[in-house]
Parts: sequence; structure tokens; C-alpha cells
Amino acid sequence: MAIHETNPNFMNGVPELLILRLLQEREMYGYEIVQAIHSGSQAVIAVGEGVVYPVLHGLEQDGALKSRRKTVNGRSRIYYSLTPAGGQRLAALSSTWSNLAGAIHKMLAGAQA
Amino acid sequence: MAIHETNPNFMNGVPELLILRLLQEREMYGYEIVQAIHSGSQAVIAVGEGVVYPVLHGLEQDGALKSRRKTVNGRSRIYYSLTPAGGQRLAALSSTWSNLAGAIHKMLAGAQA
DNA sequence: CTTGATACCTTGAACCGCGAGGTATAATAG
DNA sequence: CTATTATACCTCGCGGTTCAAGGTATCAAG
Repeated sequence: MAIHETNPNFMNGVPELLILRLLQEREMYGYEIVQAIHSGSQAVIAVGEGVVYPVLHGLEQDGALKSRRKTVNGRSRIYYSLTPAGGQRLAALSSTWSNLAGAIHKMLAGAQA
Repeated sequence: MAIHETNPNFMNGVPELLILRLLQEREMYGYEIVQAIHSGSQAVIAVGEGVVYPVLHGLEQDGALKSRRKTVNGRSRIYYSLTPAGGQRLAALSSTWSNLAGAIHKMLAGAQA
């Protein structure tokens, strides 16, 4: 039989997923994203800056995000926004997540298939 | 403000969750669990033996599972079953998961809270 | 008698989230 | 005026986990 086929990174990448999703709505900067995830999830999810910044850099390097400096109130911020590639990445990740979450939910609910 | 509070291991531990859930129904052995996850999830999730066995051992060492040898058709199997502690662990993990999945789903659906 | 399925196991690499720590500026409090 | 808090960026190292690959052994089938 042999079970091959690998999980596309399984449960990893939730921060990445949420960041992409937030940036789909509007451009945001790192510090803002940290709080948006916290408040937007009713404090269920808390990712620190030590998670967000590296993800942001990685995504930009992959061409999923682009950034621009902007100074507001004497504060220098780096705003990130989605590129087309980022949009596709979001769509793919999002679909994978739904798939996975659905499967887990079924098994938890009483999958004795 | 400061955002403290740590995520109880976020998206990790899905294999552990599913294993506990399966063993809640009936006692099973490692090799069987690998296939049960595969088929029970319509092949969405595939965890290898290299994942299952260590988790099994860890859970037993934590007192969440107990095991007994059993020989069937000349084949030696190690059947695992849930202890009360394991039941509690399942309940906790399960609730954490639902919480998290719910939060993510909301944010994906259009949480601009 | 050799292949494939069953059944157990460990090891090493890789990844990722996390906390801690570091810098700097603006606003607020004492 | 000065000290603390909030804003805003960043990196490093630890630890936990998944994963592929490989190792052993038995049994059934071709």
C-alpha cells in the first residue's frame, strides 16, 4: 500500500496565512499587524514581533509582498502590501487550510470511517 | 499594552490530537493508526510512522496512554488505549483546537474587527 | 524465494514559532 | 525636566515537531 503524499506543511504557516489575509484588505506595517491579529482574533491568537517580522521579510523576498517607507507623525513605518503572487499564495494557503481544518473537524466530530 | 500570553502551541500537535481522538473510540496499534488517519481524513492528512510512534511513546510516558502486547495471527502488536489523564488531555486539546480554528475562520471570512 | 504487506523502531535534517533582548523616537506622567 | 510607557523596527538562539529515510523482523503470495 504505502502512504506517500506529503502534507503541504500541515498546520504550519498560520501566521503567514493571517498576515497575507490582513494585507489583502489594506496595506499595513509590522507593529500594526501584531495588534491586528491579537484584537482581530479576540485575543485567541497572539503572535509576537519575533514571528511577524521574519515572516514579512521572507514573504517580501519571495515576491509575495512589496514594501514602502512612509513617515507618519515623525515615525518611520514600513508598509507592506500584497503582490499578485501574494494573492495567489493566499488563495492556495487559504484553501489548504480549509481543507485541513475540515478534515480535522470531521474526525473530531466522530469520524469512524 | 504589550501582548504577552502565549499560544498553547498553536497549530502544533495535530497528530497528537487525532491519535487521542482515535484511541477514544477503541484501542489501536501504531501501524493501524497511521492508516486510520489517512483513510479517515479522505487522504487529506498523511502522517508517517516516524511521526506516530514517537508521539505514542511520548503520550504513554506522560501517562495519557497505556499499552499492552497482543499477538494476532502470529503478529505481535502493541495496542494503546486512553487513560483518564489522556481523556482530559484530549478534551483540553480539542477545545483549544476548536477555539483556534474558529478564530482563524473568522479572520479569513472577513474579520476587519 | 523473492517481493510486498504488516509491524515495530530510531536517527538526522529542517522548519517554525517563541521569548528575550537590542536600538531608537515620540508621548505622557511625575 | 526626566523617567516611563508606547511606538516601531530588528535579530538570535532554544526548543519542539514534523518528515524522510533507513533499519529489523515476520508472514503471505507470486
